[in-house]
Amino acid sequence: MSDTSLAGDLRRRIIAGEFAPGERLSEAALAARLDVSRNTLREAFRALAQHGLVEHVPNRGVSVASPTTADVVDIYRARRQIECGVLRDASPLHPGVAAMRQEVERAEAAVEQGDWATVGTANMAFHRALVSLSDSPRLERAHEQLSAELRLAFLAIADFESLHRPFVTRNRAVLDALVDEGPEAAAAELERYLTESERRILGAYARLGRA
Amino acid sequence: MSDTSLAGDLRRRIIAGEFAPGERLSEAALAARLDVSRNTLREAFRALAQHGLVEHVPNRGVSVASPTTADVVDIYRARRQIECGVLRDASPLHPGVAAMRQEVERAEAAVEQGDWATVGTANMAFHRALVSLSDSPRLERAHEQLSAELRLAFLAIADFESLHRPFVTRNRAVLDALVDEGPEAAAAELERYLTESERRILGAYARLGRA
DNA sequence: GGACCCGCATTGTTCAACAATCGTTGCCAC
DNA sequence: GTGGCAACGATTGTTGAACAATGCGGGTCC
Repeated sequence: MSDTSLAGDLRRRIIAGEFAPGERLSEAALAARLDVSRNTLREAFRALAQHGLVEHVPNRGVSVASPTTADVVDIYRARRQIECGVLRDASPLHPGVAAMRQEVERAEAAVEQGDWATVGTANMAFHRALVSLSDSPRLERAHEQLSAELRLAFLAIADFESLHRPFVTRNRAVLDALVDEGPEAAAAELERYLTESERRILGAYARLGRA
Repeated sequence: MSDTSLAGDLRRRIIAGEFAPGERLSEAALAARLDVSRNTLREAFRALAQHGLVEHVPNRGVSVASPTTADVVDIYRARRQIECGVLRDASPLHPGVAAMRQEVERAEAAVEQGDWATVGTANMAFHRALVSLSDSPRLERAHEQLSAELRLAFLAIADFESLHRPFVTRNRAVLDALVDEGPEAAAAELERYLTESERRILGAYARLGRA
């Protein structure tokens, strides 16, 4: 997915929460830890910075991105635009619908076992599959970037259960609406989903006393 | 706009057509020409690659991107999704509308003087201003990437007059529709614009016998 | 307490070298 | 002539060390 395996590796580590959002990433220290040269690491940083996963301030190094409330609001505005738009133009017969169903079922199974991390990744995979209905690599790429940033917000909040559990049934509702009632109804359902999800994150941010 | 000034510099050079689309960019040669180190240049390459401006194939270096017909189709699909969606939600009272009008007038003035390069940049600036109506940095960023790639398609075709002249009046029509008839009518007008523009590029590609 | 200055740590950039990989060229057998 | 095969050359990938440039914090002086 990423050019250098190093960038992909770092990306995975960040998304996995190995580095806290906002944490400063020292070139020398990280290069030593990953056993790569500083120059190679800097190349990877440039790639990640364009993804919005790390923030790069000239002469002050890079930190793991830490979305502010303004960022969250913007991410959801963009998500609404992309996901709802895609869904409105989507066909219920698109092969990607099977992938959506698969992720919903994976999430439902994970809920049974209280595995909230898996619930979260399945939820996000559901929306990735949703965007894949557009058959547009560029829309998928844009959405992928939004998801990565959003994941950092989830990490900052850490309460996976309250962030992800309520949305399994909502994802199921979107899927059912698409199959049974058509794209327009599904888009409306999705819009409700996104509004609710955004509200919940902002609420958690407020409780954390966060910018 | 870009982190390192070098990446921005390269970006400007590529967009200005200093390097032909598809041209291979040798690290050693370009580093010498720009009077920077190979390492620094490689960092800039990584940033540009994520923008879609250059293509990076491991062990085979980077080339200036050269959109295929499939790319053009995808770019327009994404543009339609983003631009039309933004316009539908836009208010005619948004300050960005003034910027749109300014660009339309700049394009109209350039048409008078036969300055097709300026017509082209004004047309693209019009659409950037249009997306700015969303007040969403992330949507603007995504759109900016699409524009940069599209510009490479324009460069490959080179016939600026036939690519840009017909669309000045269409941009004007979109603006007028937004102000006089509201967002929905403007979005419909914009959709016609995009369809026509896409058709014209694909036609030119076909005449060039291009992939 | 506030402004100024200096030193320290980190980033930015360069250079030279070597390993890894790709494409090509020339050779040989068939 | 054609098809594979091996060595070569060129380019990219990565490293390590060095030095310049910048930002930050501590200390001093008023």
